[in-house]
Amino acid sequence: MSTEEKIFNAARIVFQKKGFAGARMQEIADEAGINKAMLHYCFKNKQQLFEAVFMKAFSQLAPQINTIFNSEKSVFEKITQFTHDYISFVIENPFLPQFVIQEMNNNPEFVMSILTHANRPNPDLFISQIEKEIEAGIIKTIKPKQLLLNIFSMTVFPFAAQIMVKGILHLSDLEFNQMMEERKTSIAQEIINSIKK
Amino acid sequence: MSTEEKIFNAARIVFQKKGFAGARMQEIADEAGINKAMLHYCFKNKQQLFEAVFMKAFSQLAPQINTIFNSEKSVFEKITQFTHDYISFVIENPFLPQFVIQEMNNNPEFVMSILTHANRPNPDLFISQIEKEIEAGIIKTIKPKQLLLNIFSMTVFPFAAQIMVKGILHLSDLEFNQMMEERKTSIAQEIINSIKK
DNA sequence: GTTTGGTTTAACCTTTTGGTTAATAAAGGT
DNA sequence: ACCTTTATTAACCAAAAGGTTAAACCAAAC
Repeated sequence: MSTEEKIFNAARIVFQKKGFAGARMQEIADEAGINKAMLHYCFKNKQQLFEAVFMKAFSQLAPQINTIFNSEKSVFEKITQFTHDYISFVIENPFLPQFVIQEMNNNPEFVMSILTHANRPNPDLFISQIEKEIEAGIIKTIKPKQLLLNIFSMTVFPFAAQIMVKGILHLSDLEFNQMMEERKTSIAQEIINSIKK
Repeated sequence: MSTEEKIFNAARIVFQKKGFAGARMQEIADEAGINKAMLHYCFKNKQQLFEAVFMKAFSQLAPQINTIFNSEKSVFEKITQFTHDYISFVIENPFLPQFVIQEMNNNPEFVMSILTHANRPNPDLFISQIEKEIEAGIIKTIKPKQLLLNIFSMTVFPFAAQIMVKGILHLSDLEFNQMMEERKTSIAQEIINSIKK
């Protein structure tokens, strides 16, 4: 693994655990097992190192959404596939949602610039598809954006609020993961139940 | 308003916007319109000032949950009342959810100590009530904790991820608030639809 | 073997930041 | 009026944190 990769991975770990403001360059250097000056040799400064990490994280989250939402399937099929695939992905990267949400809140200007970029999540096609299926009488009358928000809420929230959820529901790491495994299939069923005519 | 209140309110604003690590004592002093030394005169240090703010925030969020969940109503009534009241409350305090979640992630040891305290959110009674209504054939077979997680996800997530939601769904502040107003009643309906026999 | 180029480091520098102090102003009791 | 206590401030301090530099290291090229 190249030094740049070592730094990047260390930065990912530290930034995701402590956030931008809480992360220390020295801690990233220690985590990478190299001298602090190397950070500035490979990446200009803290901000740029952070942006590299954040972009990578965001670019892993976003395209999947578009791939699924812009496919040729029905709304129900898309919901089923999205919730399953997305939870599978986030189980492997459990810190990503909270990391992205946190830094969007603390750093809105920088992040909004990302949202105007190319492969940003774009729900427009999915939204108009929902409207069509409502007119066709397949789905109950519901605001498409509300439905979309429900889907994201049910999939993402448990990971974003992981620590609190574990605390309040008295879940061990193992139990939490088992619940998330169940959710891969259960929440699609529940969402579909709530909107099918 | 006493100086202590001015400091507390300023601290609340700055901590909720920037988080513990990102907040600056000088910025809090400026926001309060007083000298920085006064912060240390009224509160011992940054940590203690933060804990005061966090405790207040958490103690506003938690008891409501218990009051509703431990009442004498049916599961459907509780879901209806909880989602409505909770969204109403969070509309008035839109930064609370993200603030609490963020600091729980960045500071788990400190926060877990709060969760063992007295008026922590305690869903035990509500969970056993769900089990009873499942046996009674009122509700479909579902894991109570999954249902609880669904309820929290649908109510809390849109606020926790507010900036991202606005960005992806192209919502102005006004449109976002209108959507949340709708959710006060709509999500209870949708949740109940998805679980009623 | 020596030069040359990119790596890597120890030591250093500068700014920021949380926190303190000592002096001053205001308030209250007698 | 005078003293005591409380509130408030400007100036200061020490530690932490981000960033720089100049020298050392090390491989490949000649």
